[in-house]
Amino acid sequence: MNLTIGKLAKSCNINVETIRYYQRIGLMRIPESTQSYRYYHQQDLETLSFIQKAKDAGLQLNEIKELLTLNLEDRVEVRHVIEQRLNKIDERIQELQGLKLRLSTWLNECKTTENECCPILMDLKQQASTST
Amino acid sequence: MNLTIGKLAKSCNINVETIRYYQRIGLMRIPESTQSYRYYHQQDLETLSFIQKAKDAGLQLNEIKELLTLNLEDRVEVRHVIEQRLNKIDERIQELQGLKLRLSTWLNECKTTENECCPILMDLKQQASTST
DNA sequence: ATAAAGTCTGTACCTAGGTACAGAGTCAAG
DNA sequence: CTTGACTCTGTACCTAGGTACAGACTTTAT
Repeated sequence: MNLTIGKLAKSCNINVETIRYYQRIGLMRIPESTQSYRYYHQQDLETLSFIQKAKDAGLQLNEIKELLTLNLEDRVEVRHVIEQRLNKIDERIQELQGLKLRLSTWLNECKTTENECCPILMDLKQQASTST
Repeated sequence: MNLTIGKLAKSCNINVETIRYYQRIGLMRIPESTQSYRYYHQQDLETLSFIQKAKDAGLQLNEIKELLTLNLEDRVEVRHVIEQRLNKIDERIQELQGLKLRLSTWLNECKTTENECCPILMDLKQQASTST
């Protein structure tokens, strides 16, 4: 297999510029070449496919970079990367659920109040210190 | 009340540069002045406080900008802004829970398999098309 | 042999929400 | 009246993950 960057991109359904970006950040190798065009092989296709799957699973590029350095026996390290991401995701879900609660409480207040004025804006406009 | 930007910033516990940024994006007015320093009043303090509370509730700056143009009677419009944000938050929570499920399934597989090799990496390295 | 299509290099731009800093001018305290 | 602290303007930089494009060069198809 001998692909130019455009063919590699097409075969993974990805933008050429994205591949170059991955190379810039050290996620993919830049194949050496004696000619002026570079040629990509099975190995590069595998790396790119790895990256796409991992991204799809919600991993970030720096985490994927770490995974790419690990071997099939490094199970603890692999799990560590995944666990870290899982923790971050959990934290974020917690945060978002907090926000959700606040906003939906506001909405309910607004729907049930008998006041003419929007209680949400009232709340936001309320000054903590009303001294001039 | 007559505050320079530094005093305004301090009184809201915010960075001067952040206020300037809010001015740049049209979230806060730039008070006109005949002198070369600008002076801020109660109104500006209220706006800044509004922004901070709304940000705290998870609203984004463009949404806050919209809210700032609304009046206490515009209840439908206010609710609309909040509902939109709530929808976005819900979508994001769904996405994150999907990722969470995928990653924790992987982790469980890895912890329970009898295989020597890391099933996570096996999965990621698996080629869809293995033809050379 | 030539034109079209592709590649390489370098750089700028995008979102969102800021942060930082240089250089010039201004204000206030001692 | 000087000095230090502050302000104003403009611009660059940061994260994360790309996208886009110009200009020079190469390869391929006809």
